[in-house]
Amino acid sequence: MNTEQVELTKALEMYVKVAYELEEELGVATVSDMAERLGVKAPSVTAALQKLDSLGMVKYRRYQNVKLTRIGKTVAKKLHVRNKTLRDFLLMIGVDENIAITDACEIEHVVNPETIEKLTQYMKKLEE
Amino acid sequence: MNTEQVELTKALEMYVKVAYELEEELGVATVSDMAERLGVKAPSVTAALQKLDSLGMVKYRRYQNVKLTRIGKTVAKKLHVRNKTLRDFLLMIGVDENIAITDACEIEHVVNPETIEKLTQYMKKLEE
DNA sequence: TAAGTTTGTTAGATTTGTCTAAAATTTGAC
DNA sequence: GTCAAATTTTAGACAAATCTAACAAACTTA
Repeated sequence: MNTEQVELTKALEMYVKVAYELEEELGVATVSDMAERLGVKAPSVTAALQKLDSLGMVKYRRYQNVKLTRIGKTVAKKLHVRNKTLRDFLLMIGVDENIAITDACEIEHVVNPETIEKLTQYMKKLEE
Repeated sequence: MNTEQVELTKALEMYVKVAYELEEELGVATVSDMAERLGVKAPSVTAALQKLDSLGMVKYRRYQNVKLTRIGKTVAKKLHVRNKTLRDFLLMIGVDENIAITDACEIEHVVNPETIEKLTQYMKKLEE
């Protein structure tokens, strides 16, 4: 079961993540909400959604709401896990909350899965 | 004394860093050595050096060796400090060496200075 | 020192991600 | 149900970073 052989760019990963967050929070992800969250203009969102549709990450038809596919959701969840792990760690070592949030959001796209794994284990060990 | 108001892209930062490393290791940074280290072709290096020259990061004249400016060296050193801090931490929590190297190299371009600061303090505290 | 080799540059194309302006579609108020 | 407003899409431009192919300069060596 190949759940994800497609390699997304950092930018596209952000679109997937935000689409997921909006679906969770508001039930639906609109182009304008996505644009606002990402700090881009609407046409950028449209372009990204077209690309993500062609990659099988979302189901997208013009003028209609976005729906993440199973694979898209997997990607979004992976990013969320990474983000939480990184953010928790950064807060633990005393990084300011806003910086922890932005840094976690940057690092989540470039870090190796093994590193997240090891960081998780490390945090767990510290709790004992 | 404004040492660095210019914001370099991640790609340009890598060129500065590699130019510095080659200057340190071999005394001089050539286009072909830089290309090899960065895994790009020579024309990409030429283009980057022209850009970096216009930004005051290197002194570059066609067909001649590159020389980092004072500001360029400052940028390179900043990256080295970040890289070492990150790499040491990743190795400490048990990340495989090759992954630690590549992850540190990615993270160094996106992380906030305060985070590096806090990570340094954290590592120091652990030593006690 | 002239020829051939190596190294570096220029020219031009491609991809990604963004923008603005204008057109299309949908929504909602009457 | 129509029309104005809001939303979304399309079209077209631009910047960054890369590539290949072709050209130019510098080096080497006989």
